[in-house]
Amino acid sequence: MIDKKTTIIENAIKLFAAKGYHSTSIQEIADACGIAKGTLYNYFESKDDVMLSVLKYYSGMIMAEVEKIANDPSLTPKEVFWRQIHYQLDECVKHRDFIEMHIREYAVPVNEEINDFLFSIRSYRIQWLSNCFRAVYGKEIEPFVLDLATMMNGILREYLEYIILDKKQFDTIKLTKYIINRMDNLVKALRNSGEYFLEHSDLVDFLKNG
Amino acid sequence: MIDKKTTIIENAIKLFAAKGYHSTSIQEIADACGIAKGTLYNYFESKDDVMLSVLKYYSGMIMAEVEKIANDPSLTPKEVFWRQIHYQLDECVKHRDFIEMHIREYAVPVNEEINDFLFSIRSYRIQWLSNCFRAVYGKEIEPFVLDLATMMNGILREYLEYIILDKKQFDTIKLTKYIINRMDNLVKALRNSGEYFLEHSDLVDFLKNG
Amino acid sequence: MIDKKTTIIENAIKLFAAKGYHSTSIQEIADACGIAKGTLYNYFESKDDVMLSVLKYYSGMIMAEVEKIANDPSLTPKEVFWRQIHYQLDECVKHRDFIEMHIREYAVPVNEEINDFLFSIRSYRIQWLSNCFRAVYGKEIEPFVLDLATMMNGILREYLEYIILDKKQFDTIKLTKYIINRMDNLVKALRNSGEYFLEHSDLVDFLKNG
Amino acid sequence: MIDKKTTIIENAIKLFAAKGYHSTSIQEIADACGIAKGTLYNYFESKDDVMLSVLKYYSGMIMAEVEKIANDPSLTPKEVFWRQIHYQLDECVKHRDFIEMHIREYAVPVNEEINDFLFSIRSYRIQWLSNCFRAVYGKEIEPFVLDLATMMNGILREYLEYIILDKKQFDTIKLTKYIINRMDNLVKALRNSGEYFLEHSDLVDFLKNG
DNA sequence: CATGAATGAGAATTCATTCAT
DNA sequence: CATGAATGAATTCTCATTCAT
Repeated sequence: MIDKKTTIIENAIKLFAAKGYHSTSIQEIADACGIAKGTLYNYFESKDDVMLSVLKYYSGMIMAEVEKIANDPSLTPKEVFWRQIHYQLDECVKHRDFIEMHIREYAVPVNEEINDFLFSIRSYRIQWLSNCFRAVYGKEIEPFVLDLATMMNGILREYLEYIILDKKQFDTIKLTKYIINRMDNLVKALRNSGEYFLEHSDLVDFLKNG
Repeated sequence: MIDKKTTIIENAIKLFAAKGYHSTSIQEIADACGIAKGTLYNYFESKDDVMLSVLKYYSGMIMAEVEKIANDPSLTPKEVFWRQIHYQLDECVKHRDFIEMHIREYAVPVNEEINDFLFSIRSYRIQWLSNCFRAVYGKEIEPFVLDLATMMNGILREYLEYIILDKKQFDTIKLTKYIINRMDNLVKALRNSGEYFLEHSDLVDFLKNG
Repeated sequence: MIDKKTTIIENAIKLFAAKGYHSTSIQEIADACGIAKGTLYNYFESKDDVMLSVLKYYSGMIMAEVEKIANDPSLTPKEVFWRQIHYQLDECVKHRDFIEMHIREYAVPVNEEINDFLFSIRSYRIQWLSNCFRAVYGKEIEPFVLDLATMMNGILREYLEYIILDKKQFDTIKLTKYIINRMDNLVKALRNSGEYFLEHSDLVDFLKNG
Repeated sequence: MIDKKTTIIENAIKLFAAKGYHSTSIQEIADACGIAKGTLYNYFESKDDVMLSVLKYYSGMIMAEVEKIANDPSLTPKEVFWRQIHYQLDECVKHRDFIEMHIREYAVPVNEEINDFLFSIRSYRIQWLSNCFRAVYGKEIEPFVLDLATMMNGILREYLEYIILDKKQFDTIKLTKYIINRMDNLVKALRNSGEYFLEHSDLVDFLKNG
């Protein structure tokens, strides 16, 4: 039961990643799993439900690990930050499919429920990154937290795309260090200049769902 | 003739932006243009061809403007950079549709030709940003150029998504300044530390298509 | 065994009445009975078999009661007639479901066997009503018996539909009296005029199955 | 355009009559018309829409004729009544299919819109028959009008079923006379006894939609 | 006997594309 | 050039029935 759901999710992900949601048929997913079309409908209500389950499955997995690292008392905030980022980049090797699918389907509107869920993932990421910055750099960077989280998110996504879409093999440890060092640079510079762009009120709608 | 092609492209973009490529039918595009379905096929070979033309039309428009600014002899390199970035952010107001479509369909594989074209747009952007950095900051930042372009691209996209997907109205002048200042910070920091991540050889396949 | 068959039949009837045969799934019937889908197939060969059994079960029940009344030696023919009609109308309260299903699925062809059975029920009703008329009004109304049975059947069905489909609550005693009085009127009038429409030979095919 | 819609409706009716709505597939209707499945969807929105159109087409036809007869100034009320009834019975020969389908699908719930339409047809018939009685027998039969219309409707349907389901060929002129004579009998008897069963208030919900 | 997962034929519906007018 | 009716392959989803446990 649970095994089969997982099998279906993992096969669906591969296909969604390779061909996109709309170009993947239920028949193809079933074929990939070696089951009949009807069987798939014993486990999922609809194709949209498969998509939503795929999103929940992988993002749940990643969130769980991220939180596990966060709650490890033996780590300093900076180490937590470092490990979380590295974990995420590293997962690209194992879950390349999911990330690829995520990139491909990012913001492709399927249905309301899926849209809301994608929205909540984006929101969760910004919140999570914001909390990392607070923990690592202290309260005085509060005014810059939203910009920092936003810029870091963009930078991570951009490098991820090289890894995924161009099938490059990068040294994730080195990349983690590189990106965190850049954030260090930006934190220092922002402290000096006091500049910020995003106000908390700008994202109030956005973040309240996170 | 050309007028009708343009009409079709502009209507198609609106629909692709609002509903995504797969969820927009030829019939809807024709209806939006006030023409018959069959007429559309006098101007475009297929639905994929409409998509490709849309991509070419808008990216051509943006490239043309970017190059026009670049070739204005009265501007310093920094002014050129500033204006190009501001122009792109500003176009969101006018061409929100295209950008939204671009975000939505980014990397959604439709067919080989469209994939290749999307690839070449990404490549062009990295090349263009790289050249900006070279022009503004001089030859000595050559080792950092690819990372800078990559990071800046990610940051731009991330802020764009707030503007587009969450329908925020931001002050684009202020945002342009903010982002360019951040790049200044990073350039200075990289010069000091000498760190870089991307090697030119990493992107050789990628860039040769640009 | 017999208990479970009955449970299934009674639940099936409710669903067929509410939603119609084709819109009721085996799963729904099983759910309503609190049993597994497979279990149902230990008691019935197919969905059609459930339908046929439903028809046989209820028409058997009604016929049994009608005959019980008929064979009560303490009643005059007119009393028998009156009680049978009243019983049938009254059963609407208790077996509204069956009647409703009967109205809904009346003459909806499912398969040959069910068709034949529905045919035989109709035939049985005409025969039964004919015999009532013979018993109550004597041999001299023989020429009018088929028309009387036909008209009475139509009138009963029409009033029944008000009760069932429009969810009206009527006084069945009053209605029974009213209808039988009308048949009295018609019998008297037909005796005077000698008019008849149906010949026994018209219905010979029809009645031989009854 | 109109021709093709009519062709589809007429073929659909034959199939619905022979096999019932649920057992007739869109493919079969298309095949019967010698067109492709997709073509059918250029004329009708859905299978339900075909059904609704069928009902509207034929009931519109019958109503039109009934009203044409009603408005013929050269006819006495009794002649109008007579001709309308005869017309309806006679149409069975030509539109046997529709009547058969009507009998089969009578009260089979398909969707809300179709249900409402069937309801309105029933209502229309009762209203029409009531008006006939008023016109033919005068104001003093007002108290009996609803019962008379109900009984007549039941009687007509019952004889119609012989004609249709049992494929009998009856003399419709003779049947019309026979039934109208019976109504004469009932009118006379009711006038004497003063009995009535249905109150106008019983049918107020029912009739207001007619 | 009971179960319920697996099946797969079949249904309604959509839509890019063609082509005769 | 413009049209829009016709097409039919493809897609999602349903459900009666089977059968291994």
